[in-house]
Amino acid sequence: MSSTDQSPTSNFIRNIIIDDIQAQKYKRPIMTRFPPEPNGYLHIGHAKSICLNFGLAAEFGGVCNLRFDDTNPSKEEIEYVESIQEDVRWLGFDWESRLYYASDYFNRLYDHAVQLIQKGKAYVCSLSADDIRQYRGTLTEPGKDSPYRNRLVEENLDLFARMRNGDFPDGTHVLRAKIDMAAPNLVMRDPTIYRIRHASHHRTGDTWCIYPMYDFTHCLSDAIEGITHSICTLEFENNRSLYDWVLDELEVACHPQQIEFARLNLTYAVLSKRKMIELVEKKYVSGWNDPRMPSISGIRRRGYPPEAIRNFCERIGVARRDSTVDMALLEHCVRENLNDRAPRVMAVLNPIRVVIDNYPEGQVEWLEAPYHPENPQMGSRNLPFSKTLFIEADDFMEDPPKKFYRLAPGREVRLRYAFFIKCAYVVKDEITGKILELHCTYDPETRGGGAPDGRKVKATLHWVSADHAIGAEVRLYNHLFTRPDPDSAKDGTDFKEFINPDSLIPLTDCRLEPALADAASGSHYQFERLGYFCVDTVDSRQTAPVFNRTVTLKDEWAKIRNK
RNA sequence: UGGGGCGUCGUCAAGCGGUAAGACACAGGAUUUUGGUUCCUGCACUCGGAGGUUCGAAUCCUCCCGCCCCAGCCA
Repeated sequence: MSSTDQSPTSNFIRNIIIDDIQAQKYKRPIMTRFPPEPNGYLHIGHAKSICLNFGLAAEFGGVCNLRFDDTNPSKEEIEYVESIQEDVRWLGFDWESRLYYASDYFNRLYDHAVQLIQKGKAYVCSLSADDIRQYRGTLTEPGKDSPYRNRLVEENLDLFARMRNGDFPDGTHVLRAKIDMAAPNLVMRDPTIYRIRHASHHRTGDTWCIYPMYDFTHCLSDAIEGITHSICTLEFENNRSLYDWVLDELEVACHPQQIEFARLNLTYAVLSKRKMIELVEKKYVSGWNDPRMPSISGIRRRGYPPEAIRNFCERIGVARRDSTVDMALLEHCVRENLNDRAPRVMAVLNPIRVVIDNYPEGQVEWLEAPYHPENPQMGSRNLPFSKTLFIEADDFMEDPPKKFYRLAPGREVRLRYAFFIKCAYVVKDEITGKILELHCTYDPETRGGGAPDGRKVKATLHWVSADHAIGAEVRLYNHLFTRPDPDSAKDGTDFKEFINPDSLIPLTDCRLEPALADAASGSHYQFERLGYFCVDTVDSRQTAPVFNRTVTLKDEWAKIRNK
């Protein structure tokens, strides 16, 4: 019943792994890792990486580690390590006992740094940060050697030990790899590999006051864990030379292969950590888990199922070219999944009162309605039908255009699983002209929705019984931005200028069929003819339900109407 | 005017010298008690451009054009 995952299409990383396995490059199963820095929440772009790393490992009988790249105590927090684990688990992946932290390797990393010094391949540089930048040169001019570049090994060893001992304040010294100040690749111009930071680390506390840099830590962590394929995004391509240099200089058990792929971009969204933080901090959204955010916690709360995300990640492919995936594909994956599993139910979002003039006052009859017409196994519930109902305001037009075939004066339509009704007349407010209620007649012969005489109606409407419906708030979500590329206005307009004023439309006067009274937190439903909705996990209460619109149904009428 | 990457349908993306998969989107049509679903059909004589090699090129070579990344003691 659940949507089957797409059969994997070829991609260059999978091909590399297949070749490596065929060539018997490794005497053991392949091993990958997902290495987030715990300095923020995960988003859909991370999901691509997670699915890739865990997915490839599973596909080829290997394993994938979860490793926190926690080498910068001033930016990282325990809150993030917890949310990241929750998100990865929610996506459906299991690192079993392989939860690692780069900080677990601080001792070994320190030893490796000492080895580099002993080999004459690293030195303590006492230039200021500013001077280091000056000495680095530019894209077109070579850098020049630091005056500290030729310090003796013994002096370097002593200084580095004292750095570790806390003898120096922040910023006074760094440890640098001695490579080549004239290298055309800036990364190789004697990169800093250790800096002094008198800061408390979320795991090691105050044990250390020097912390290794990414380029030194990451490759060694990969080697320590025995990673075979170290998959990262394109912006690390320049760093690969350094990744390889460190592992070549040091005695390590293995030398993983770094492979870069293009990060995910999505239309109508912004996926950079910096911009997402700005949206949260400046209150453009309610938080990291605002259903409009592309964060994992946001899309979870929005109601996107993990299976849909995984399917999406498989479908977008993996390549090396910069690309922007159409949000419509993500939404398609969500609909495809929810179409199979979501029970159908009726909810009127913008109610308009309908009085059935020929229906007996006070009478109620209960009509059986399946939860999923294509899947009878999902069962059914009974709907109360009575003299006063609500239908959707959009389903009635007093003066309908050509292609509109819902309710209008004199016209007959079907109420789903109930009766045919015909609109007799409209009652309006004498002053404002606003429609107050519709008066209709029903045909008792059409009970259940079928006409014994075989006559047809052009439309079937959803409805609820006024006396039995329960009130609810429904939050309609739309794209957070009005433009597919909020990030890259050619005139440099700030992305926040493109925030969609209609990205959240809260409706507080919605009426739900009574079966929804005990909808579980987070559960998914299709509100017939409207879209997929879920019970909000944060604000919904038994006495005051709140539903989020996950995604609309495809809407042919909306297309016609907009022409 | 340093180095490293990348350019195949509107958007993703296979293809790796033998004559352009697939998906989304879009446009028609059928079925339908959701203008939903499902089902058909259409949608790149052409692969950034120009030359060249070859019986044969998106795939190899040359030149050109465009876009992305790198000057954190961030990752």
